[in-house]
Parts: sequence; structure tokens; C-alpha cells
Amino acid sequence: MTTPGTTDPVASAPDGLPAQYDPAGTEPAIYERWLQAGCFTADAERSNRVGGDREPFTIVLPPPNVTAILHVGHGLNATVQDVLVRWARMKGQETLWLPGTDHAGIATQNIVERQLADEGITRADLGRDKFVARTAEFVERTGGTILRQLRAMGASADWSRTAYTFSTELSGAVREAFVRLYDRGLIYRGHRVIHWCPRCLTSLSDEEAEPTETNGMLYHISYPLADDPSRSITVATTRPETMLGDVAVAVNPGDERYQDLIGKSVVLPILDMPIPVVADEYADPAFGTGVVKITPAHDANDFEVGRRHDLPMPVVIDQFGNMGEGADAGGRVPRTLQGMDRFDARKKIVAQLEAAGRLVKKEQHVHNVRHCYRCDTVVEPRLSDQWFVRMQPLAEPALEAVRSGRLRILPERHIAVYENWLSGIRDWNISRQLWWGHRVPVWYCRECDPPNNVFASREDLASCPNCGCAVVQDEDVLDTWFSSWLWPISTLGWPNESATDLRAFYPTDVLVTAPEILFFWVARMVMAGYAFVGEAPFHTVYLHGTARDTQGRKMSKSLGNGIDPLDVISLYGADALRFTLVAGMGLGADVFLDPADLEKTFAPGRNFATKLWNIGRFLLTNVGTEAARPLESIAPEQLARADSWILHRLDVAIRECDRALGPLRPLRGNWIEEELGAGLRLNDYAETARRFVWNELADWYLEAIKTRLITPGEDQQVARSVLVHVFDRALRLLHPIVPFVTEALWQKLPGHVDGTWLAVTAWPEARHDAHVSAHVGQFELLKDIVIGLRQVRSEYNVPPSKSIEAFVIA
RNA sequence: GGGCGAAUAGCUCAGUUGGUUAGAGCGCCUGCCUUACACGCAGGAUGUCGGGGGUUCGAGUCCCUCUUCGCCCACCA
Repeated sequence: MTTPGTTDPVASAPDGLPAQYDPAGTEPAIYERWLQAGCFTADAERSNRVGGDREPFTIVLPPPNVTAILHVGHGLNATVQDVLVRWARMKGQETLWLPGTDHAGIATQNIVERQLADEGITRADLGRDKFVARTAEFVERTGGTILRQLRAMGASADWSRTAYTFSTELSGAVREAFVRLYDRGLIYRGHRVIHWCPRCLTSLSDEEAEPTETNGMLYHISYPLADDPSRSITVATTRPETMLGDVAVAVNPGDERYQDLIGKSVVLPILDMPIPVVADEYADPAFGTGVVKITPAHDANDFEVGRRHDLPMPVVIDQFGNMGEGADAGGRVPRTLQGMDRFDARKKIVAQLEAAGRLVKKEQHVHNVRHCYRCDTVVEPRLSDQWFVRMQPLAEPALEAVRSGRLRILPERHIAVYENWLSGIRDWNISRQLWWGHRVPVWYCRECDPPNNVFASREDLASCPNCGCAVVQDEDVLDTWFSSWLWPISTLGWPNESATDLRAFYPTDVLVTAPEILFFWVARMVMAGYAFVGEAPFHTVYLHGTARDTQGRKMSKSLGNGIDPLDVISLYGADALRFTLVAGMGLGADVFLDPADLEKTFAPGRNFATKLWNIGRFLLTNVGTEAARPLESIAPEQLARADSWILHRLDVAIRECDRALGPLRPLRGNWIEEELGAGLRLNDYAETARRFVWNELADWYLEAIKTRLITPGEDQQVARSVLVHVFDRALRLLHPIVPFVTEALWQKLPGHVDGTWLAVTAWPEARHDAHVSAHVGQFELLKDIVIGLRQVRSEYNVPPSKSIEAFVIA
């Protein structure tokens, strides 16, 4: 017998199992063996799409950001995928789970900048090249840790294909995508109001600027008429400081109250500057006074109004969020305000208005203020030059994919959200004023005249293709999601369209992720799939819930309420972690975990792994290590009632597990109505398998055959045969959820062949219907009688030690 | 302002097309260290399925309405 700590789970001819399962001493060794055996390495040649003999099944791992090590939320994500992948593998699919990491542009840059700040320096001190080198170093470390964590969780990913969004290969894909879209006229340089983070000093996409409901003030300010100071009109604003950039006030063209004012001028308070009254549909007569001030450089809507009326667009807030003379400001920012923080300036301007008698009133006002999704700073709408992707043409096929059933999203309620976003889609700002990321592959010639001085190029340009003069590359980098949206194609070899992996494994099958990146990532991947390869990247999107603490708060590093998967693994094992997560997770439902009580939280998984272990011990001590007779060699009439019953229950369990997991893919290309919501009920699958093993196999069958197992003779062999068969199938059924303990036990099953692995063994089939006989009903009856007896015993306080004489039914 | 979702045992949640005594885990109570397992075994308690109305032979399950939470989207300054 081996002792804990030195357990070799794969040792041949063991004479028993340690009394206590030791996951920490067992799991790493098993994982190592799987790797050595190449269990997780996909063979592209075997995909039937390139002439092989198997259906491919592919999942690409949503690449974790390299900013931090994983928390239990990632564990949830990885577990779901690993369950599906292991299941598919056992079902004989050529299975590829492609792992990797994301360079996470803005997020990573922020972290490294913070590190630098601790050292008292800034990125400017370091310079671009050194800063990028330093960040790459940081990423190297964190990325490695993340991949180790995934392995500890048992992730059966194909590490030989590990990808990274900022690798040379994937950077090539990014350039290719950019240039193709540019050539198709779908990428353009735009001068418009974008979301600007004054902390990160970069623009953000609409999705990266998160609206937060805020209690603010609505200030009503009166602007006197230029030609009749006795009259005035009142505008309402939540941001008085932007009035320095006002170039007009707008009224609705149909608003009778202001017909006579259209075309006249009003005087902008503080600056004492005349600005026109324009008529524009944007002004809503029903809101406030029906008059709206127009600040084109600091409000996206005002920008549109400004464009329609050909108004100037003075920028009065600088990149740091301070009041300042930007483009076209023309002396609009008074000296006393210059350089002042925008919120301080707001107070000061309000005070000035009050003093001048221009502040009519102020009232509480709840409105949405957008914050940077990486540093939470209030975002400043700001006029600037950025690169955009024209999204509408890309969105069409992505919408059609869902409508036609090519793509399904689970839970189905997210479909409406997806469609809604895509049908109202706005252009995507993809340039970031950062250093960490893919540099915009555009070069400018100083000599040539616009528009012939701009070149998007796959290769670095040294000189102007037109005149041969020196060129300079755009300083900006691309939004990190511009590399992520290519993930399913770039990791498989695109843009090399003849890449074996791409042909063998694309389109992939299921995408597993959290709903919060449905727009950031999922929808855009669908668009990229169609735009670059002409096919959706997957047929199923599975959106799982969020890991929360007992107060319902999302687990996060900043709140300090996270759970490190490695802590759970070292205490109770990866299986305990996985089982608990899977069992506790309804489709799309959040999972609640208590970081303060890991033992209680993960007890379901730990207890179940232990139960399995003990069944294994029972089996080994009672059956020994000699191979049992194959079940096929047992004649049906040799089976006892209990045998028939457990074989029947096994079939039921297999069928229920299959149904809970659902079809691997749509049976006929597209999903049909009846298939749309089918499958991926991992908790149902876990519960069914648990019930079978615990409440049927252990509680009844094992108890029923104890005597037969120790009574030499023909019937002993039958019981052994059935027991070994059923436990073998139970281990197969459970392997995707609890891979380690099932593999450890399977390796010791009587008759196990050295060098074979449960991880790549066939998924069980329900095929013992022949055994469904009168036996099954008889055993059920027996069960009921036993339960009844126990109830009576308990009711009348009959001690367990007292037996009932000569009560024989069987 | 639109859209969506959720309210079921003390807690976290299952309950697919409406059909026999509403389930699981954890917790709780009682009795058991019965040589696989006390991370266990046996037995047990607990739900007017958010409120109200309706459809139906029959509703946790369908319809209406109200209440309370949550999420997403939106240019109402």
C-alpha cells in the first residue's frame, strides 16, 4: 500500500487504496501523465474536414487578461469549457481546446504605469521602447502564472497551440484585418467627439465608457438676447463648465415659443460673446425650457448639431481634464480658469453666474455619467481625430446568423440584447493613445498631398510608395479588442487560409464566456468571422453567470472578496472546486460562494470526491485486482434483481446525462426550433451523475451485493462483473466534471490495461435495455419495503442492533 | 425613457412542452463510529411556489395586474 504524499495514482498492481483521498498528492501527477500521453493534443489531420476520420470539436478559450492571476470566476469559465471538451473527447471527437492569453492593452498599461508610479517615474521618463519592453516582461510573468493555474484546475487544453494576442503571428493577423477593412473602405479616420479618459490619456470606445447613474445638479442659466438685454432665454445644463465652448443655443424648429428668436443672437455669460440661436430637431421642446446650449467639442450630440449648422468647435478642456485653450478655443478660457480641473471650474463658473445674476435655479438631477472601464475616471467627451470601423455592414451577417439559426445564444434571453445592440450599432473607435498594443499600421508622407499621403500597410513602410520620401507611422495603437475579435481565426492560422488548423477546426463549436463581454467580444467575433472568413466562428454561445460572494457582490480584486482557485485546490482538490461550481450553476445563473468559509462552500464537491474514492476502495477490497468477467459474458438469466436494476438505472443515468448535455452541434447545419434551447445544462448533468453514483450505486446496489461478493461461487463472479462494469461506466460519466479522482480510480480498476486513459476512453452508451425485466420492478418493490421497515424501526425506536428474524423476500 | 429577467424549504438554486404526495445541495432535529466512507449511514421537520385576478377538469408551470429586486440599452441637455 502506498502512503499519502507519495501516492502514485498510476502505479500498477496496487493492493489497495489509501483510506483518505489525497487530491494534492494525486492531481499533479495525473495531469503530468495526461500530458505525457498527449491526451489533449489535437491532431488536425484527423478532422474530417481535411479528410480525416473524425468530427472536429473545437473551443477557443476566452484569453484571460494578463493583468492579474485568475480568480474563481475564471475557474468557473474554464471548468465549463473543460467539461464540454472532455465530454466531446470521450465522444470520439477530434477535440481541440485552444488556450492563450490577451495582452489587454489599456488594462495592462495601467498596471505597469502604477508600478512605475511606485518607483516614482512615469512612462514618459522611460520612453516608448523601454516602456513596451518593461510591459512585455510583466506579461511574461503573469501570463505564465495564468497558464499554470489553468493546468492546476485540470484544463485539458492543447498547450502546444497556446496563443497570445500580441504574438508575432497574431500581430500579423491584426495588420491583415486592418488593411483589408481599410481597403474595403470600412476603416476611416474621423474627426469627432469621442470618449476621452483624462487619466489614461486615451480615447475609449462606447463600450469602454460605462454609464453610471449619478446624482447631479441641473443648472438653469439665462442667456440675454444680444439686441434686447431685457429679454433672455434659459438653458439647462449639468455641465456649466462646458459653456465656455458654447457656440450656439438650439431650439426646436416647431417650438412656437421661440420662433422669433431663430436666427438672432444671445450673449454667452461670462465670456460676453454673442452666439446664434439655431433651429434643430435635437432640441426637445418638452425638456426643461426647450432650449439647449450647443458645445460641439464636448458633447457628441452637440457635435452633430454643430456639423449640421456649420458651427465652430472650440475645445476648452485639455487632455488632462483641465480647462485650457485647445483647438479653435480662440481665447475662450479666461486666464483665471486656465489649467483648472474641470470640476473645480464648474464650481467657480457657477459662483460667477450666481454673482452675475445669471443662475436662474439649480435642481437635483439624476443622470448617467460615463466612467472609464479601467480606471473609473469620469470620461470627457472630447473632439479629436481617431480611427473608426464602419460597423453597420459588418453587423448585418452577424444579425442574420442568429435569425437563421446558424448561431444560438444560451440562455436565450440574451438574443434580444444581442440583436438590439447590432441593429443600432455605431462605429467603433479603434485607436488608443497608448503604448501597449498593436501600432496602427498606417504611415503618413509629409510631402504628398492629402488624401494621397496615408498608407495602410501589411509591411512596415520605410518610404512613401508615391514619392519615396520619408514616412512616419501613426503614433496610436489599436483597441485591445481589435485583436481579440480575431481570436477564433487568428489562433488557427488566419490569414493563411490554407493553414491546416484553420481548415480542420474552423468554424469552432461552442464559445463559453460571461455576458458582460457580449458586445466587446462575442458579437465582434461573429462579425470578424463573416468579414474575414465568410463563416460564423461558432454555432453556440454559452453565457454563464458570475461568481459572487454571499452578499451578491461580484468577486473582484478591488473588493478583496475573491477566491483564488489554487487555495481551494490545495485544500480540497480541483475536483472539489469543479464539482461545486458545476453543480451549483444553473444555465446562465450566478454562483454564490463564501470566501470566508471555503470548507462549507466547497463541501459538496469535496464530499462527493470522497464518496467516489470510498466506493473505489470498497470495490478494490472486495473484487481485488484480477479482471472481472466482461459483462457481455454473463447470461441475462444469471443476473440477480439488483444487477438488472442497477444496469437499468445506469442506462437511465446515461440517457439523462446525454440529454442534459445536449447535442454536440446542430444536427443539420443550422439549429432548428426544437434544438435551440437544448443541452448545456451542466448542473442537471452533475446532479444526475451524482444521484446515480451516490443514491443508487452506493446506497442500494453496493449494500445489496455485499453478501454475494464475499460468498465464493458463480454468483460472486456475476456480482463482480456487474459491479466493475457499472463503476467503470460511472467513472466515465463523471470524468468530465471530476477528472482527477475518476482517472485515479479508473487506473486501478480490476483489469485495467496499463497505458490507457480514462480521459480518452469512450463515453458510455445506454444499451442494457435487454436487462429491463420484471427484475427492475421487483427490486424497486424491495427497496420500498426496506424503506418502510426502516421508517417503522425509527418510529418505534427499534435499535439498529436488533434484527428481524427470518425475513426473506429475495 | 425603452427592453429583458428574477421572486419556490433557514441559505443558494433545479423544476423542458400545464397532469399523480413540489426537488437537490448546504443548514437544522433524532438515532447510529453497522470493517468503503462521520467529508459517513438511517430516519425526520420545514414551502398559502411574491400579492391579487383570470383561463382550464387540472397551474409553481399559460394570460392580466400589482409589489420588490436585478440586468441591458438610450443623445433628453
